[in-house]
Amino acid sequence: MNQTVIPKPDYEAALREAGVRITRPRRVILGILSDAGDHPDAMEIFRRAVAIDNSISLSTVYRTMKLLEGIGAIHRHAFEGGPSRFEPAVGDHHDHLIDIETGDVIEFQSDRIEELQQEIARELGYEIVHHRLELYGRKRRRR
Amino acid sequence: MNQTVIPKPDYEAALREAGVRITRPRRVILGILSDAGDHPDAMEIFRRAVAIDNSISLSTVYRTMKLLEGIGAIHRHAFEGGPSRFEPAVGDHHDHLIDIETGDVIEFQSDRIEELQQEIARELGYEIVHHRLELYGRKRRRR
DNA sequence: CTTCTATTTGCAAACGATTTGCAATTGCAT
DNA sequence: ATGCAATTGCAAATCGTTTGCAAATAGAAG
Ligand SMILES: [Mn+2]
Ligand SMILES: [Mn+2]
Ligand SMILES: [Zn+2]
Ligand SMILES: [Zn+2]
Repeated sequence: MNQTVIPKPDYEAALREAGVRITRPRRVILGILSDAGDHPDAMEIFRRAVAIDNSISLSTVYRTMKLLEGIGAIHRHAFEGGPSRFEPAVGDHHDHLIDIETGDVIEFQSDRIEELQQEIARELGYEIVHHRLELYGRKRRRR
Repeated sequence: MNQTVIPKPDYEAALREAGVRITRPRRVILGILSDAGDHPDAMEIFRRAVAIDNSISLSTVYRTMKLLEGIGAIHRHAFEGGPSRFEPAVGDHHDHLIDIETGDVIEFQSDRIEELQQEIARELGYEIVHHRLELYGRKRRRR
């Protein structure tokens, strides 16, 4: 018992909140996002969606991602090279380490780095609106 | 006297080193890069190049940027939204703060952050090949 | 200085990711 | 059930960037 609760965002409520209709394509896409453990790109979300309802179009995936991003329900990451990748905006802020060999994305968080960023911005006379910290690396050869 | 020396990279030597021909378009583009104090994108470099030699093409700008990037003579930055922006790979490593109102790019450097990144990657079993730290912010309202 | 050829160029067309116009469909307030 | 604005699928457009190709040229050799 006592599993760690993986929080699932209530997208439908968020959409209703935003005064936006809950359609079949949206329901499908939201479902996919809710239980995506990874950081899929639009094409991958489209593939997963088609597997559920083959009438969904790629345009709708893109439109829905933009909509969700707009209401802050998901984050868009433009990692080096590839297309945008998405993830539910649930849980605490974190940054990413991308395995340049496999494309795997590993999440991490450093309060210390976040503080230092604030400090730097303040010294430069700026307030941070958002930031992007991405580490690109490869697995260390087993010692 | 005793000005801070703004180092100008010897691109021509680097090119010769790479066994590549030094052509008129390349000379023009290299000149522009050498004394660019900013982080121009390909189109901007193209504009500056055309002002010097109107026969230069945008393709050549792109090809030259790729070439220079390949030999490590310049860095390419894919800041949020816009096209790639470039800068000579001279001087020490630094990261960027982008003014989301003006697009201005401010450089900064934090040994502490760099160390913490190493530490994080090591803990995750990775070695960093490169990284990207971008702060997006706006000028703090004058106090 | 000329000759020779591989490299580089400009141009136009192709590219991949994403966005958009439009007519047809659909959610949902009445 | 009705009516209409919101949403959709589709195809075409867009943006930044890359590429094929025939013409131009750098620079090594003589
Ligand atoms: Mn993440
Ligand atoms: Mn810089
Ligand atoms: Zn962060
Ligand atoms: Zn750095």
